[in-house]
Amino acid sequence: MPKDADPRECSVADTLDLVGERWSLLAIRELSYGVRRFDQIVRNTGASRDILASRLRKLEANGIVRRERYSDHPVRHEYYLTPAGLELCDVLLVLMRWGDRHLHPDDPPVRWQHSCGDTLSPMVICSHCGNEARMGAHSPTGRGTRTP
Amino acid sequence: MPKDADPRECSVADTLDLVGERWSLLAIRELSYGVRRFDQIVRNTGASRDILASRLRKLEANGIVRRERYSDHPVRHEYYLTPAGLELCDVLLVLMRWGDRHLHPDDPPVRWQHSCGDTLSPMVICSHCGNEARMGAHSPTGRGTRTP
DNA sequence: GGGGGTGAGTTGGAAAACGCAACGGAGGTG
DNA sequence: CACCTCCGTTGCGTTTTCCAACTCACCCCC
Repeated sequence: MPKDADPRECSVADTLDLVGERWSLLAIRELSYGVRRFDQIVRNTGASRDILASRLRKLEANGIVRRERYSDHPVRHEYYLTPAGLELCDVLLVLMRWGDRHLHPDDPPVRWQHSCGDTLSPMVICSHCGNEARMGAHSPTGRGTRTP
Repeated sequence: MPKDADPRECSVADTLDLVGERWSLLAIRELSYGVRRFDQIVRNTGASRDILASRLRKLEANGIVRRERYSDHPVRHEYYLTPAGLELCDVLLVLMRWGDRHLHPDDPPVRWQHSCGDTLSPMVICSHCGNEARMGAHSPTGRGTRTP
């Protein structure tokens, strides 16, 4: 950190400290697809094995992933998302939507079918009024705010 | 990439290729706060100057950030989000919400006031039916899908 | 029991990314 | 003129990342 820095207090930064590395979110993506085994996550993401091992540890330490032993001798685990991890899938949906719109406008690589029958098209709203969140998001207040 | 890897085609991964590095999203956060100057972004994020310079270049090359010259001699720029960049703020909102809930349950560092008058509390819904997206998101289809 | 296969890591060394201080240069201020 | 600001860029050392290879320990089949 440069010594003249004075980083804003911010939940975005704090969340990125936990899941901001390249392979963490992709590992969570695999878990959300129902993949449970280390080797499969390696294959489906392209992460190297050592990095993935350390990312899964970190995610576990932070309550995002849970390991469950399905064999002793040798010790083997399956990986699951905790409830907190499941909530992170919202982030994945929004990232996916952005990529679908801006990088694959004609042919999204994956479509999710929502329970309503339509193809899921995620959107971020204000849960109080139901309108789009980005429009009309104004005036931040709190410790993380700066004057100019 | 390990040679036995077979990464899933995925808009999440493709989006992370553009903005997945630690400081990219925080730079976008600053731009969304209205910060325009290089030094301010350095201060508010804690990024080192060289990394930030290269991230801003990359974001500009990918149409997420626009530079506007406000002085020749010396050449100086202000940074703005493009429309595509603005859409990425949805990602920030969802990350913020997760951090607020799980890391700062009692005192979120920043609150945004939404145009509806309430404090913004972002939520991801299916834009077709209006219900929460995560619940009932089922059965992915498309090139990025795998059988087991 | 031996050979081949799988699954989940760990290790070691090379390559890349990162972080920081220091520098530059063009201007503005006292 | 001396000093300060703003926006980067350069050099260099440190930290991560990456990948292949190795290790265990089991499984199946012959």
